[in-house]
Amino acid sequence: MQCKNRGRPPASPDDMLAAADRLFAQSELPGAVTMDAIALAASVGKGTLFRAFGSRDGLLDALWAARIAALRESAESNTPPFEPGAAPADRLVSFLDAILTFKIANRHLIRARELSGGLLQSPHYQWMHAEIKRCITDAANPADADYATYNAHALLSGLHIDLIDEMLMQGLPLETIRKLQTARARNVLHPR
Amino acid sequence: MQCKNRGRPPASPDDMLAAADRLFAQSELPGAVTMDAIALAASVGKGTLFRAFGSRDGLLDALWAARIAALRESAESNTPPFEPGAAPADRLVSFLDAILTFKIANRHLIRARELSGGLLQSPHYQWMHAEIKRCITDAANPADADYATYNAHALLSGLHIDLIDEMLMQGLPLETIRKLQTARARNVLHPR
DNA sequence: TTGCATTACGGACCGACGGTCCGTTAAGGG
DNA sequence: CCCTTAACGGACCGTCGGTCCGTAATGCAA
Repeated sequence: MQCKNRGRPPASPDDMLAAADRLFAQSELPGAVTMDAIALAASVGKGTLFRAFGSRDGLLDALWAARIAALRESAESNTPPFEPGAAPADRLVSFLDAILTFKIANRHLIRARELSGGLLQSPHYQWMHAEIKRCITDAANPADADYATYNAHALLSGLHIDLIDEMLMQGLPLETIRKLQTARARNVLHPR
Repeated sequence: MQCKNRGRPPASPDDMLAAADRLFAQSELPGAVTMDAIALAASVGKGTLFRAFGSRDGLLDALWAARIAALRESAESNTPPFEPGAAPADRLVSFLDAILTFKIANRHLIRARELSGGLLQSPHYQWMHAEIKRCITDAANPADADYATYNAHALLSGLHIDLIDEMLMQGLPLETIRKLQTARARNVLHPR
């Protein structure tokens, strides 16, 4: 027999995610949002929060999954420049652009996740890495597997949110970053 | 009137650093070394530890400073390939190689530092960035300031210890990483 | 040598945080 | 209407970085 949760105000998992989302968006420091604060904001007991998400990382993952769905959809859609027959270079550049835009839009949440470590093993990173690696392999110039693996990592490493923030703070315009990133991507596909 | 600390065994700041060093070298997880553990290992009260270094980050910085001195000396020496007249490309490649070797040798400590955040603002990062940027500017192909700034960051971002560990764990041989990094550096200096 | 001012020492203590546990409350079926 | 069942909330716990204070050792002066 399930609890029905019939009353209006009582909180659902989505309400908790929404509350957490709000708090992360407001907070400047990444680690400043505590589980107690989220529970309070969601008008929910701490136990309910942990029962729903298992741990802080679990909650972060749930938030992240919701955010990343759009990125993933557009990248896996068949609309240009992601359609199957598109030139690898265009796919790669568009994909990197999309990630850059996405990271900037979600910087607070991403910061909170990055300091819980182990991101390189996460399915999301592996997905991005695989996509980029495929673009490089498809272009197939001198591209052996090691070359593709290394440069996919290297391209992604330039997208760490701390680095992006730092460059923006140093006065590099976003458009310049985007342009230089694009140049770099094309250089990976057609070196020297 | 200073305390003389005449007895043999009583601990000095260097002893504390040595003890911390030992613990960090042994620990697999970066955050697993607690200040209490360091105090215990150094046969010192926790208060003495904090009085000497101010905070955990302070202690990490002190350890780091000791480690990085050698790297910095060799990079600022006038011995090849770092002598003033050397080709920028050789300087850059050697510098990146040195950093790679250094990071792998000191991985445990570096991991502990990386998760305390704000590394991009640290003097050590800024020094590395400046050195690399200078190499790029010296080569002066299309190299405007933004190009040099961006690519110096980008080259360094490929040297995050987590990324290096991940690539090694995926089976990329260190020599391959070194070779691909070199190719990338040369590509930055002479794009397309 | 003795007494005193000064200072460094150690570890008990504190507040914050992630995570757990259990008494309480509400749901739903007989 | 009552009794079984399960979700709920928040008191509680262990850990960790950091602080504070009683104590002991030091060096100087008489």
